[in-house]
Amino acid sequence: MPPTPGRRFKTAIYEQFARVAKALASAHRVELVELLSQGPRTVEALARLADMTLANTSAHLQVLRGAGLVESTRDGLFVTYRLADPSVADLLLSVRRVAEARLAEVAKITRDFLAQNSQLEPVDEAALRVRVRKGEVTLLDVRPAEEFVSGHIAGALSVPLPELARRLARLPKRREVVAYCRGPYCVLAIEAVKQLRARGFKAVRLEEGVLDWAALGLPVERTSA
Amino acid sequence: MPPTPGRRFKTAIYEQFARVAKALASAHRVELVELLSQGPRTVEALARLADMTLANTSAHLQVLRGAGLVESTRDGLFVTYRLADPSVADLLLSVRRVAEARLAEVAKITRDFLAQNSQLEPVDEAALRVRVRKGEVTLLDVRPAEEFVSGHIAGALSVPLPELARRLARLPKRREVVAYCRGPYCVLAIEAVKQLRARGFKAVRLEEGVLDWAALGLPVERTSA
DNA sequence: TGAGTATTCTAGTAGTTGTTTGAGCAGTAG
DNA sequence: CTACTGCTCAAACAACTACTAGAATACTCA
Repeated sequence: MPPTPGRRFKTAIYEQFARVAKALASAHRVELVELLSQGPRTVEALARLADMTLANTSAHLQVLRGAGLVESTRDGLFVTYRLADPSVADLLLSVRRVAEARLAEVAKITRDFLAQNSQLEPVDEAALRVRVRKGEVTLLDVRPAEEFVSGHIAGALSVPLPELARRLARLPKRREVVAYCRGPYCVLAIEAVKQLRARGFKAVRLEEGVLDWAALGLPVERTSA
Repeated sequence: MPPTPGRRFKTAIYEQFARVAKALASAHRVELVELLSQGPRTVEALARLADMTLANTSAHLQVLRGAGLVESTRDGLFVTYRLADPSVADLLLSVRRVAEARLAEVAKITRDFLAQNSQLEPVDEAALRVRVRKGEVTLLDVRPAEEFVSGHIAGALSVPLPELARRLARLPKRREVVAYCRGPYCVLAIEAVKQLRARGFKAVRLEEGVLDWAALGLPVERTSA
């Protein structure tokens, strides 16, 4: 191996890049980052949401912290983790785009799952914004309330999935309902649409989550209910 | 571990994402992707440019192909690899941004190296475009000619580094020279500026490479010399 | 056809990663 | 102080990854 000029420097830099990519090179860590991109969480909450043991979750979070993707602070008894930088959410989107563009498996898995749940209508974002503003459509954010607080699509109403049944009565029956959650691979909105339709609502699912919405440069709000 | 609704589906999707990230989880593969983002290359060329053995390069390229990041075609005796999709170049940029935002080491390595080569003036892109158009500045692309052909900054002149010495005589001495290469971590332009200054030119380095330039929405040309 | 070149495959070794288990530490409440 | 909760650490194992050297394959050209 005859060393080329600048080799030392190049290798050092590429190693740093690889370190970042390596942090996302495990399904569990991808899931943790996705959860954290919806808002800060304690270790315990993350372990529960991702169906992992506590110790394992903690270990993975430390790998992520080592690569600089997340930060943690201690709040009394709890340790809260959050994304270290908005660029991390962008990175996750980039990974998703490559996966979607290139991996036939992603398409297949999604198709199989959604076919089972018969849910395929796409929603046109431009039209949606106009209709939300005009009040022709009810836009539901069915994620947990905390995620809504830390950022939601402008004009959306927070109705966490577990509360949907109770709050159905107060929704206007004539207006079409559009439900969204964390993004194209999140199942909350799918379940919500199922329930709404069962009760006679006209309901569809918006594939995009808040991250996609923001990446498209569309209006996102914080804190309000 | 009590399985949560949709767990099967989630795990399947996150595994696909992780597969993409894993492909970039090695310094060698990052370097290969970076080289390929400048244009298609044969296995031999990649091995030489990255200072790797042929067999090892081939093995890494197959990992990349398995993850869907690159494609290969056989041209007679040679096998040419190329990026499978423009989203792959975006992914590399995202990784770089996270690394820059979060890893102190990247900053330090860059600083150390550039300090040694005393080269720190930043170039204002907006001003640069105007000055290139007015002919106040000579913009040099010092990468190999093939990379120039497969995409370069509008208005640039192709002068591969090895030919610079020979072509110095024909460059206008009064006009300031701006040199660029593959991006902030590429060393070709640094070397070019060094040579130019030694011969009495006023020369600076543009940190951005063609990828950055395109990502900023600035004009990129193909094929012409 | 055979010689020659570019690439891939195979086998083997050294090192790294993910997971579980149980112990340990930090902070809170009584 | 003690008991408790939330998290991290250490050890140990199986599974996986990177690399090298040499053999095998896939072409081209004379």
